[in-house]
Amino acid sequence: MDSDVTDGEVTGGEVTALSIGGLSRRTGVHLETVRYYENIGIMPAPPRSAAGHRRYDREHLKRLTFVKRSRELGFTLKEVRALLALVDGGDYTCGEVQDLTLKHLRDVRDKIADLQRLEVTLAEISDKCARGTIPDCPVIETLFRD
Amino acid sequence: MDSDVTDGEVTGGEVTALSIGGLSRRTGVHLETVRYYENIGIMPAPPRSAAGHRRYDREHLKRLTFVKRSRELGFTLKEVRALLALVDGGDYTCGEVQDLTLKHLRDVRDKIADLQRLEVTLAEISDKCARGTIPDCPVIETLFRD
DNA sequence: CTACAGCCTGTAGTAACTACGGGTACAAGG
DNA sequence: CCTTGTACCCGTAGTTACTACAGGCTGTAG
Repeated sequence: MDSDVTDGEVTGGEVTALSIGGLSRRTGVHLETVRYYENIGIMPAPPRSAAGHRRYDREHLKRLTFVKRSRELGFTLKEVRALLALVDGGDYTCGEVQDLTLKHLRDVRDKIADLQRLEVTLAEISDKCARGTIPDCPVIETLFRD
Repeated sequence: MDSDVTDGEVTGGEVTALSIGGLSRRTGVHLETVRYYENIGIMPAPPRSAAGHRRYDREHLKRLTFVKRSRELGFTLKEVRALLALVDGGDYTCGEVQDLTLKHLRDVRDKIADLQRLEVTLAEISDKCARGTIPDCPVIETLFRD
């Protein structure tokens, strides 16, 4: 049980090689998504076992975790690519990274503002509704009015 | 000028027939989108002119306006379809419509909450940044940490 | 008569995956 | 030794809601 070979783990929780399934389970990223990331160049093509199965190491694990966190923070794959390019280049500055983060923060705030306007409108038209059984509905009226 | 034939308008701003371009301009819905709505059954197939051009009337205009407003309020096309089905059936009750609206309102509120959590996290990690030119970046650290 | 706009159809591209179909590989149980 | 089951392989299609061509016809104004 502490040498889960199918996962590619070897000793004491220390990971030396991971199958795609093992990587998927450790990161919580769908197996198909890992392959997808490889196809579009977000993840590098890992070495293969004799049978052609993908073998991942700690670096892959770190990178995929990075991608997953970034996605959870709402960065698009394009933005993630930009962040990775900075990291891969190795000569990124903190300022460059913060620029991307702040731009994304502005996008998020804009979206929140949009949704809040929507929320108000939806609440308003819904409030007009007397919830009768008659087919006369203020919501529909609002949507249909010229 | 007050009989814009290419738009299919006839007299005094009163619309009797609209080309797809005229409908598009009046509603602000992209011409291709109008055709798309026809393909997927959101808009009915209108009659055609001798040359095969689509001819729309006031009912089409009203329906497309309805669809556009609903979309602007963030209803998905599936939800718009449900609203239209109620209207088309003719026997909808105000309660049914309000149910859809309130469900959508809940979705919007959930999304706002999600984005606000994101906003806080992004602001926090960005604030940690000293904006130096050194390649050591707290944002990247956060994204990479185990 | 010749531009040029407007319309026609159908298909492909966008974002970011997810799901599926059909096939191979390998370990454990009988 | 064989079977069963799981994990993996690849490539393609489906999802949402459009948008953007490509290639061709029509219709009108100058």
